[in-house]
Amino acid sequence: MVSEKSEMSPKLKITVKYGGKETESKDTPMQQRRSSARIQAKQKEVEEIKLRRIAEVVEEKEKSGEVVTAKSNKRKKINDEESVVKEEVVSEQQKKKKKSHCEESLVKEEDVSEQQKKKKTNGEESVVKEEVVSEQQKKKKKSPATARRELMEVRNEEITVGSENAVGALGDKSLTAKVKDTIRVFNKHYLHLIKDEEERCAKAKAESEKKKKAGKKVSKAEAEKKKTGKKDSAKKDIQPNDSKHAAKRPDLKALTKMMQNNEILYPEKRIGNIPGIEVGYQFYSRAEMVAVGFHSHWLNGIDFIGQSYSKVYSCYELPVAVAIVLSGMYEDDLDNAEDVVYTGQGGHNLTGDKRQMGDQKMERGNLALKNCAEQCVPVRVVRGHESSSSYTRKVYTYDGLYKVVNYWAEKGISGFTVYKFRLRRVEGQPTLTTNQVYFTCGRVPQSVAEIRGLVCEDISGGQEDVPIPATNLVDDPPVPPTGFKYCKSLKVAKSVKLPVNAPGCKCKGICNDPTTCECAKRNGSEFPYVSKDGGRLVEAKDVVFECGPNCGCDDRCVNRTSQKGLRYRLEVFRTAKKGWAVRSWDFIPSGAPVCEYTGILARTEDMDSVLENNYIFEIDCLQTIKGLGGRERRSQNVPFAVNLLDKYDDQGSESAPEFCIDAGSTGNIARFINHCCEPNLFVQCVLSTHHDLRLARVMLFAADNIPPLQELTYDYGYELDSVLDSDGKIKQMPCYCGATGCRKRLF
DNA sequence: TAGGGTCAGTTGTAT
DNA sequence: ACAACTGACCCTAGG
Repeated sequence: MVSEKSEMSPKLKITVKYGGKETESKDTPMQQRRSSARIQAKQKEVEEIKLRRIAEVVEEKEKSGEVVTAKSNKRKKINDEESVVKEEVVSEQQKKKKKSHCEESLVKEEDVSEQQKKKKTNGEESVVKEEVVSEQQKKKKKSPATARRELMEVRNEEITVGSENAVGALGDKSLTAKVKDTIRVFNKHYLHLIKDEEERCAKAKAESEKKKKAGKKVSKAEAEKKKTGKKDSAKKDIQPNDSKHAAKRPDLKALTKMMQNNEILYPEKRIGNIPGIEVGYQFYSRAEMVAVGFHSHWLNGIDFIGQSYSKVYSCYELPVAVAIVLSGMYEDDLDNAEDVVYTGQGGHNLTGDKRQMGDQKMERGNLALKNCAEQCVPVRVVRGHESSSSYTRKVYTYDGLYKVVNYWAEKGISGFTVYKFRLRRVEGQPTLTTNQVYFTCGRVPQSVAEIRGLVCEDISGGQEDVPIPATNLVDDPPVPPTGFKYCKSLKVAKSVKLPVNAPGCKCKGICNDPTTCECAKRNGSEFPYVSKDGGRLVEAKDVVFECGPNCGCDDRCVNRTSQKGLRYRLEVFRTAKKGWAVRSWDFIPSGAPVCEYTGILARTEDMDSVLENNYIFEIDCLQTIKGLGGRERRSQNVPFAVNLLDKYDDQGSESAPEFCIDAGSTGNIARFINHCCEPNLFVQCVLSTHHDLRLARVMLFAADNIPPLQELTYDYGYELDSVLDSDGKIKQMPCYCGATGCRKRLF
């Protein structure tokens, strides 16, 4: 955490605004900590809602008797709040519906007019009716492209003037945040589909094994065939051999889903820069480019505006290219950063030896580039690079706008005619450094000897499987992080008794059937993780139930993902303004576990007597589920967790977290991770050895694909103006996270 | 590491 | 409506 907090405000006692008023009734001065401020702010909100809704007389009583409030009243609180949230959701949905409805109606109108035309020529009513039905059916299946084209034909004028309409859905966030959110949506779909795919493979495997065992009888095999046909009902997949082939392109399916849900950030093609994508931006797959609307195809090198857009782009001779990808796949390519010779498309063998196998023609993308040259239309250029990372084979960097200077046809290396396009970078754009272009190579140290400013070879002192070096290029003389004891796992204070009574599942080896695994059932009859890349969390949840010591499965089980220790080469480094910080030398894919937040598990009330301590993490899992605490609502399909809630109702534990983790004197790498207003990690509560939500383990997961050397951060979640010092004045802490959407203050 | 199957939207042409 | 096109991705086999 932010270490200079203590440097800036030595031993300052802090009171916190509580429930909209100061905590005189709760007169113990509360110290600042991660989440209580949020919870209190939320309560303030709840209180206000209540004020609006409940009669004022009742309110007066409640104000005075907050602590003694009956159970029913508390429930009311939550219900009120829930209903508000629900209302909000509904109205948003309505908005969306409205929007899509408008669009649909446009299409419908067109359909109708078309039908009318047909009616005129046909005259036969029955035929027309049939056509109407079939057309409607087809409309459902209509490809997004067709729909888009139809849409554009109707409102072409709007689109040429204001192409921002697609952006509206995400509100007034910063442009880069919109891009980030879109990629997150893509990753979410992607991981969900990978999970589906893994489940399908496991099923197919299990069934083929069954088949092998019972292979004697032919009739049995036939029965199974029927079974598979019924169960998966999918048109083509599920042949017994399919268990081997998991290559169902979840990335492409994720794109399809996004198109269906209208989640593509910029669904309309545009010439020039894409808002929120700066020069140097890194994509981790071709599919990401499609998700944003940067390049509308995952395979084509040249993205161009074709004849179908003639009404919208009447000022241009079409087709014109808008974006190209240099992947170095063509044998004739020459790539010198500022000056590029790009080989046109066509005559290329995609499979096999990947060489030219025919003449190229001046059509499609080639023609589009030619038109760009003649009409001075700039083209976005993306360069693909092999990545040393084991998780992404390729990284694509946006290199900026290029002009097509000239073009010619020549006999290529294989003897076939190929078109060549010379592209030159438009001036006035940020310069490209080799480091930007080849992002991972060289900069990440490969051994201890290469590390600059090394002050400690391993702050974990050998506890972690992967050593954690510390570097300091800021202080003179450079000092290592001190004043704490490294501890890989959670320690429990004397006053706390950690239960170990979690009932386990009866699976053997690796849990893979979510319908029979007891632990999976608790997660809503699904596994929260995919096994790809050693385990990735599909989506943030209220709480994750992992397999534990009482389970029949072993360490390889995917539902123990957070128990496997550090995976990535992390480094603690000194910053100028933010104290210590953490970054990874390895690429971290979204959903991957980064580390646990360890320290001493203690009672919150015991911590109130301790002076300033900036390393306290309150376990607010219970509050999160109940909707308190200002946490964003999470995936709600965890009925088991909701059942668990009843247990705590009598204990009045919803007002503030009962337990916390104190990493002040003892902790792990997590205590060095800084706050950021637009973070790349998120907090996830996990249960494995017991099912007490108040004592859940706290894990940090990657929210995005995180490139090497990017600082790791999560949202501390303070509500502004919620922290007061001992004089009752609002205490402020500036935020140095540097995010575009930074709130400028930590609290 | 090479090879090969599969993925699915976009485009232009043929109904 | 349909076929053609496409500078990707991932698994598997074989050295």
